[in-house]
Amino acid sequence: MYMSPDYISAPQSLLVSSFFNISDYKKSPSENLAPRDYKRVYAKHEQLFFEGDSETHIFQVLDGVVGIYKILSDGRRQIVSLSYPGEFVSLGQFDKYTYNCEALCKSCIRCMPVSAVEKMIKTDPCFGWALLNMASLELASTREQLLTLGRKTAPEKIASFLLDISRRVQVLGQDPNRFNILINRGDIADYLGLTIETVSRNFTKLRKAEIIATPSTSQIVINDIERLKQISAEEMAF
Amino acid sequence: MYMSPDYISAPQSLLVSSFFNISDYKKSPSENLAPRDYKRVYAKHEQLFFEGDSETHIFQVLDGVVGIYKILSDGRRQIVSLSYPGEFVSLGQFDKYTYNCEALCKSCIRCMPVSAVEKMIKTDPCFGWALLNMASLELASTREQLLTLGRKTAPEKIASFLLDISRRVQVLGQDPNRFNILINRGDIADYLGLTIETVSRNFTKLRKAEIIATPSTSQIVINDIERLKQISAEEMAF
DNA sequence: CGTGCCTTTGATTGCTATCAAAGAACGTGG
DNA sequence: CCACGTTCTTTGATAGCAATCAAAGGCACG
Repeated sequence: MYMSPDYISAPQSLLVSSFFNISDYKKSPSENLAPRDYKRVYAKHEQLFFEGDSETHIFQVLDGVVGIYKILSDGRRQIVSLSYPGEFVSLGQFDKYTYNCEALCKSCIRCMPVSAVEKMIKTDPCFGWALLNMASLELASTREQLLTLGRKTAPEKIASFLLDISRRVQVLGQDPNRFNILINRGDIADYLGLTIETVSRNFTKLRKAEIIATPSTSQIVINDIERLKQISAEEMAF
Repeated sequence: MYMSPDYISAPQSLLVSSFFNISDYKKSPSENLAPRDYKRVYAKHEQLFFEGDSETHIFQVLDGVVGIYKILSDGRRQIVSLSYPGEFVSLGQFDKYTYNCEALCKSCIRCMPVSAVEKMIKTDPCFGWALLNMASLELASTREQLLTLGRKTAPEKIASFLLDISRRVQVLGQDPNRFNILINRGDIADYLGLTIETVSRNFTKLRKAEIIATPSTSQIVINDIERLKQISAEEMAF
């Protein structure tokens, strides 16, 4: 599981494909970026960067999960973004990091120096355009999460979370009804603005209703995705 | 109050200045954008666009307040972004709008056709760079809001909101301790993930503690900004 | 095979939503 | 300019959901 997949041949998320389309456009994909790219395995709880660090790299998760988070002075934590394999971290920050970031499980990460990215943006308008689209997708999913945190109940949050991960897994070409969430209850709680106990109770409720099964604590099998969607409180369709 | 200020000479927010810096760089600021710009006054509750509309314009608030929101099928509403004077709306969406947007009070709006913006991005790498920075600022403030919605209590949310508006007003060169929030309790509730009653009760509490005064319901005077900051549950400083 | 961490479950508390109604502000038309 | 109706805000009483407190059970790792 913790082997580094080949990121070029891996199934590509939306973000990945928009990124690489631009490389294709240049017809020299590796010229600016590849020479100084490297891959690194981060241990669980290892930090990729802290708030206030000057930005040296942008990251792509190859395997594992990375979380961006903020902490209040009394220790309350909110994870503002989860990055699953194929997804990028810390795009659109080209000065100082303004968040903390850690590997939520043992993770293999591709690290790209920011200087190369900056150079490409300044010389290739289409590259900047692609990055803008990626930032805009990130903004959209963050706003979606705002709706979840602001207006959904605990059971709705859990159902929305499972559907969210299911969709990300599907983009990678894997089974959307059987996946490993890779992170523990505490991290889910901090992503959804709940406590560990509430997360656990709602997993139990879904399990007892046979909507999901959990062969192990982080392995999820969705038995009834329609009921999961009902529970998740979908958005108004105009 | 509802007169259109001259947006060129108006005090500029961060967003505005990064936008216009690029215009300066081109040395022909109005060539691409200005001819088809127009200003329009929107009535309270008038919609700028709906989810699914194809994107025709980006907007800059000149006077008033504009809110981007999402609605669940049972009517629960979450405002994901508020735009005060000088701020832009709907940046980083260049296909379909993915949210609904309405004027939360009578507002004067500058409307810019998207085609002109797209043209500039494709021909001028630095323009795309500026837009990316703006999108990144929007992302940062959305993540800040995620922390507020996920982890703060009602009193902390209200205090954070008042400080947020105070800072925006200060950017415009106005008194940060005396301003008009322009929106009603219901809109604040939908921005903070609370109910109208809870918002009202917490305004009352701040008023009774003499931390703020409210000459009228939407006029705020901050008497003790330090205590307001304490109540707002500031972030951990690393 | 024990130790520690994570998860689950139970009991209780407390915060915010909900329900209800009075009071204030605003806009409109007489 | 005032009277009236509407909308918004405030306040009170109660209910309910999720947090907190507490402890047992399960799993992984050394």
